[in-house]
Amino acid sequence: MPDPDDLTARARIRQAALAQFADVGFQKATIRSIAAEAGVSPGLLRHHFGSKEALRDAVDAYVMDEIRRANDDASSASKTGNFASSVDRDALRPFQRYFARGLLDGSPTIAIMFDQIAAMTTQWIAAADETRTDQPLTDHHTRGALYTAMVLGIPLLHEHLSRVLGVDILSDDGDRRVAMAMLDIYSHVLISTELAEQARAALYPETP
Amino acid sequence: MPDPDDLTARARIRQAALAQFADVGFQKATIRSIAAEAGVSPGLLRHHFGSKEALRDAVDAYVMDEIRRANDDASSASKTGNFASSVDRDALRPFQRYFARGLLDGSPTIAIMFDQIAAMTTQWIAAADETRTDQPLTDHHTRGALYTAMVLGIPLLHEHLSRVLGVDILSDDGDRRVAMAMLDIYSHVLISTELAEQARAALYPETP
DNA sequence: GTCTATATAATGATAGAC
DNA sequence: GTCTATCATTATATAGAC
Repeated sequence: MPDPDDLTARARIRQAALAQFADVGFQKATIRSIAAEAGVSPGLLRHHFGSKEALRDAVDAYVMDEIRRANDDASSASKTGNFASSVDRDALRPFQRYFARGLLDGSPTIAIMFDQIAAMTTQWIAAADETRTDQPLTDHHTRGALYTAMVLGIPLLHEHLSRVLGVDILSDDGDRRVAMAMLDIYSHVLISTELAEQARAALYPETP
Repeated sequence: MPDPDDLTARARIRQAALAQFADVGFQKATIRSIAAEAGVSPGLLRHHFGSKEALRDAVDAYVMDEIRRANDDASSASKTGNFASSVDRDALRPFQRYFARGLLDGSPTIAIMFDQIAAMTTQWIAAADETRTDQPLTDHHTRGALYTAMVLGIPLLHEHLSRVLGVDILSDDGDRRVAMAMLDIYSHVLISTELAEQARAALYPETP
């Protein structure tokens, strides 16, 4: 990302809003605090964006564009993994937290994107099911949505993860450690199918 | 949970705060809205709890107590799964969202609890590693923390999950469907170890 | 214990000068 | 384009009557 001094005031405001919405959420980020971080007056923020809600819409549109662009750039690349690993992790990292926060702050634009990511994950799981011999306990749809929410839990709780792990998971080192652990998690089971069947029978006694 | 009419005003305020903090977060929940939901005046809320921050502390303590109690009650029960499945799911369900939200709203009490749950999950993963023949890509610690964050992503994004799945995942039916999908996810891999190794080599070329 | 009324501070929105 | 000054609203906090 370019030197803040090189950006127009409008762009600096957008960047500051992006950072604060991601960091503390829409409610807690105030027009004044955003303007202060951007080095401008609250009046100028209003001049450029009109209202706090309109500012959020502008940042949403910007982030969605950037995510889509990073996605397109990498779409022809390796097909090794899912959404999270097939696209350029580094390009998306700055937007992960913003995106995840937006899901909790009630941004309509971002809610739509969640559905799209869940659909992509569902397709990916459907493909993985091809190599399975046993019958899945639920359809692709349910597991796709759940996996999407689970993966998004990581940027959402990055603060606590970083504290527990003793490394900023948004840094290069931390992100690599997370990526490595995700590969291990994706490629290994935690419980045996027998144990899962036992638990299933306990939860759902009717269907043997 | 008992009829709201049977509760003291203090308890009704606590319940209303619990619900609103979980639903809309600490910032967006106002003293007025909480008092209104509890059917009392804002003044009475202050009389009982002193400040909004003190109210949060009180609700935190209450929730932590309830979670611990449910945990203890089930600790002697089946050892089939992890934290999420070994304790009484039904007993914890009302507190899941509150707990997850608190992690984003900066509640210190809840941050400590996250560490404890991560530690429990780490132990659980360490046990699962006993049956593994290959070398894990990361230590128990990293995977335990990640799994904890991932599982908490589900109550955090319950609104979006419910929309995508077409069922309220906090209802009995929805929760059962989620539990079933989790069992499947826990007991099946998404990518082969070969694919994971390929991706690892791409990310970490130095270590063969 | 419970309420009404009010003080104080913070926030989003606005107007107008440069 | 950018700022300062100000308004209107809303939030928390407080005081005191019943």
